[in-house]
Amino acid sequence: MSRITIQDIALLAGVGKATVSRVLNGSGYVSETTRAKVEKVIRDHTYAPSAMARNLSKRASDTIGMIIPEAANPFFAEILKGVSGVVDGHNLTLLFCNTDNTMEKDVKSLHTMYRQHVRGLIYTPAVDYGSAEKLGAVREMLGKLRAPVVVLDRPLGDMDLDGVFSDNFSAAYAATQALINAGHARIGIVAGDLELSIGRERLNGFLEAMAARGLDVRTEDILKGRFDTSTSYRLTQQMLAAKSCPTAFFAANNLGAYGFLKAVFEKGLRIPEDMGFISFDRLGNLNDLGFRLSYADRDVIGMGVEAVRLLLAKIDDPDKKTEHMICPSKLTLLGSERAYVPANSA
Amino acid sequence: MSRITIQDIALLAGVGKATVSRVLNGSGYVSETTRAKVEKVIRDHTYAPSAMARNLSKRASDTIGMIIPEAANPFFAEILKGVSGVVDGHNLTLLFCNTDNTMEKDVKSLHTMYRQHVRGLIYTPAVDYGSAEKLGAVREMLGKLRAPVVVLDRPLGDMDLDGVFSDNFSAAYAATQALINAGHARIGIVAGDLELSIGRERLNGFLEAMAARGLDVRTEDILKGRFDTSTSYRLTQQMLAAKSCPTAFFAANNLGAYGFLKAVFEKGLRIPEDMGFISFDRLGNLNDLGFRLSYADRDVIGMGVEAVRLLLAKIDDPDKKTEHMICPSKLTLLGSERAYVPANSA
DNA sequence: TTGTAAGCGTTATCAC
DNA sequence: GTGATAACGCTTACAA
Repeated sequence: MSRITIQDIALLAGVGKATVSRVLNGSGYVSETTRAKVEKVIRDHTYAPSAMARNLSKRASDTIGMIIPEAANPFFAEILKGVSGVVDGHNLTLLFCNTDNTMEKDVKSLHTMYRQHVRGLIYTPAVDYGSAEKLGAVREMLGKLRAPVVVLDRPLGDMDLDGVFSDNFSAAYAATQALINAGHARIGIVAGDLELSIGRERLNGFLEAMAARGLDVRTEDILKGRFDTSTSYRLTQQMLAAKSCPTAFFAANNLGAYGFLKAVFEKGLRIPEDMGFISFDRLGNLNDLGFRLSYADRDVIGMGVEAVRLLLAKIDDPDKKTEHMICPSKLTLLGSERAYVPANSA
Repeated sequence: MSRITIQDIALLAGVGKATVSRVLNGSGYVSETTRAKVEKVIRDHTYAPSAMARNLSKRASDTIGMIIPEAANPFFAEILKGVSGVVDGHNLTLLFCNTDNTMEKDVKSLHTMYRQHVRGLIYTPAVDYGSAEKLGAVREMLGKLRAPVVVLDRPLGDMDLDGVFSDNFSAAYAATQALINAGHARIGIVAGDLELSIGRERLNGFLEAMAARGLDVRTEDILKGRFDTSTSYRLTQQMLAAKSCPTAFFAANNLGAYGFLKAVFEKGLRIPEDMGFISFDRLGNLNDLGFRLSYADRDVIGMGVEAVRLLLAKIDDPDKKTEHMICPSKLTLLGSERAYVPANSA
């Protein structure tokens, strides 16, 4: 006893399968009486047309692809929530791939999306391809897709694609400025992966904010992390072991900030009494727990939602000109930026 | 210029499409020379067969479905990571649905999975259907699927399905026991949603551990939360406002624990000096930040991995008898369980 | 208003 | 070894 098909429904209802199809799709003419008859049979058997067959026939799938680099990162988990909500609000289906930040899985995922004929793709590249050799492969797959692509969070070379990004530079700039305004003069940064443009943009925002106020940044005060917790932790430990160190830090992302704070707290230092601090992105639960950690953050779920919107609009109208949305970050100062050093007071 | 098909490849290689298909699938005989020829054409054009057509033809998709209730919950984000890794390690594809803990979306997701012909499904029910009317609909959809289903984390009625669960009862029991051993006598619980069996099991573990030591539990010391942060926060605030309250609490899940801690810290109480504490599941970053919060936790990513394993095994051998994996929790005591009250010392 | 029939891009069963 | 050809379950002209 195999799966029930449109043919079965047609037989049961005593009509042709074209008619059933018309009822299913609300297309073409069909009399009220036959429509009712067919609908009853469909309901009685909880029949649902095979997406495989339907898509093949229509030469267009009802699937949206999503490729993200770190499924377990709270940032991407929220993005996923946003994307998923809109996608199935439109009776589309979501194909999910996690690339663990590796180029191989990234390219492989793109192949998967191609095989599956996704109708559109939301894509956060695992790495910054720059002009890397592999960029060719990515460009080719993306081209073959023949489906709209929205790049999310991390830009992809020079391709003319829709995108949703953050104002990394200005958020970092504003955060740094806040630290300076609070009275800090020697400030460090827990930088993220500088191979990624978002990492470089945040570093640049920091550097320029410092330069704008005539403040020097020592090389050793730039902790070159990788957007993860453990690297930042290690680097921070080393930094704290040095004879002297900054009186405040800007952490360029959530995970990196956790590593930094761990090392700081382990050392017995307090924030902000011993160390000023602002992070990029809100440190989820910490601020719920009575910490007063300042941060610059963006509407993450909203970024996901916006990405799908852009995608659906492009699917709707393939000639729509490409858009780049830059989600603004908002600086929230809760006190952790304060300076207690005997410096030029505010 | 449309998408390149097996037909095109056949023409280009000067062979029939059956031959190309054989090369593609490594099935049947095909001479070394033609194989080489065909493979070259395939490579030159980075051809990949259409999953839609292939699945339709084989009457079996290469898609695994996954339905989870809270995409943004770190617990499920990790599960997803585990599942996703194994799934695409097997060249399968992952169809993702988030149900936001609502029954409607849950049932709707099941329909989606059916339409998409998923080869197998990993399913965390949004609600405890119990004997609810809707259980019929779920049972029916699951039956129609004709694909193996692995239930994850939350059991589903009496259906004979593979499952991966946690030892909720004994983890709660052990955690409570630890609190008692540390010298606490009046202990409360931040319970989760008692409509969910995992919520009830954890509460029961707590209650029995108390009973086993002859300790009473006052009704008002059972905070009936909903596994979320805000409800627990509110309930804890109310509780702390009362004339007297427990000297220690067991929090039945991660989100609920955050709400509890927030209220406790806001009140200016310290852990463990003023309040003993153990949670179910590790409070991610907190313990990385110098907190010493005791917890009972499980290998979450491992649960996801195990679920796919079970699923693939069943897909491989549909007659395999159903298995229920119970992932053991490990109790880790870091000091937050200690009692400072002038009670019967350990 | 409805049914017939020709695809959609594969796989699989045949003959050759 | 290989190539026609009939499915697979649907949609969509085109007839009727």
